[in-house]
Amino acid sequence: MTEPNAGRVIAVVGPTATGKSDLAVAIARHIGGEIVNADSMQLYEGMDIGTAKLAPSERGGVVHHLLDVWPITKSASVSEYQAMARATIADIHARGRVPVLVGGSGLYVRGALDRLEFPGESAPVRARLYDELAEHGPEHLHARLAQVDPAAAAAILPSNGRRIARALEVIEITGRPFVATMPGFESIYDTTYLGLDRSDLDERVELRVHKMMELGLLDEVRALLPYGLRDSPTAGKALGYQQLLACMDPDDPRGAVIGDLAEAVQVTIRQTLRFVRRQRRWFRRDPRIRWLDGASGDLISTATHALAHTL
RNA sequence: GGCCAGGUAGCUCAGCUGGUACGAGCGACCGCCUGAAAAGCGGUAGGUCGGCGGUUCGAUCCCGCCCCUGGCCA
Repeated sequence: MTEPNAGRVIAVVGPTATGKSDLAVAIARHIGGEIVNADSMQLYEGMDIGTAKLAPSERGGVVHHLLDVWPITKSASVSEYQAMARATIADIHARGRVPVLVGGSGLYVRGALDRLEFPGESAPVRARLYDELAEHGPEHLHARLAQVDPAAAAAILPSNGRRIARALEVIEITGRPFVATMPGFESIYDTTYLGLDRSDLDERVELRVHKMMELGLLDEVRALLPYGLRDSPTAGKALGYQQLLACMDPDDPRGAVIGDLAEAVQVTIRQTLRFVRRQRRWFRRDPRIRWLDGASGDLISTATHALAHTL
């Protein structure tokens, strides 16, 4: 490795509910590592049950970084996450330990580890573009994008208002074209990617959502109400939270349930299954990932063997 | 047992009182994704129109019988 900050990193990725967190802890204990969270929703403080965040008692004595670092009112930002993740990784390396990055948020994983730089942002510019988007529709902005940046326009569908607005925002504040295609799979670290999946995931997701309800997800949502969960730009859209919010009385600060709770649970299960498929599609494109069967009895030894081979 | 409504894509339903199902939403599958990514956008595949028979040049839409579902009356 020729990078000045090159160093070993283990990444544990894959769809939700496969057991990534536990595997990461096992790996960290085995190699003397520290965990770095790469789950966009576990970054939020107070969202514990619904994000399946490992409780301190479940962390096996391993140091965990980047959990509970954002208030739920904060709009998520990959670029801010990238900065935090890289600083954390550098710090762990400086202490002579191995960072174990765990999470199912594909873009966050790439943002932390891959050669990917996010251009700046401008809230006023974005606000103006969104106003324009609401008024004239995405095709109108797409036509403009086609004039200033034909390549970007060709890569972004005319119906995708959000990406078009983002592209125009970047062009406006940087004066340079918008890079609308993801770069190749190149990590800035000496990274080993382990992917975790399992064939019984559907049943597992269903059980897990019911389990979350038993553990008090509804109370967790209620507790976050006074902190602005309902109006939060990102946190309120998290799986489970979004559905429970939808069946609660928006005017009742205690969060009285007015809709069908059982229905909300079913929708959460369905949406989570869909999320699993989207995660699989995202991660399977990455040729660096070595896939492991989460249901395998000797998962941990398989994983540590895989790591030994890449040392 | 009688009456009414209904049986159309995996699910929920549209379908101009006969002329090749225009279907829609959701789901599934596939793809895209550079500061909201548990978000956003797109593409594709699914239908013997409950069954059998009849009328008709032709029936998802007309007639008869049968099966199933929901409701009402006995």
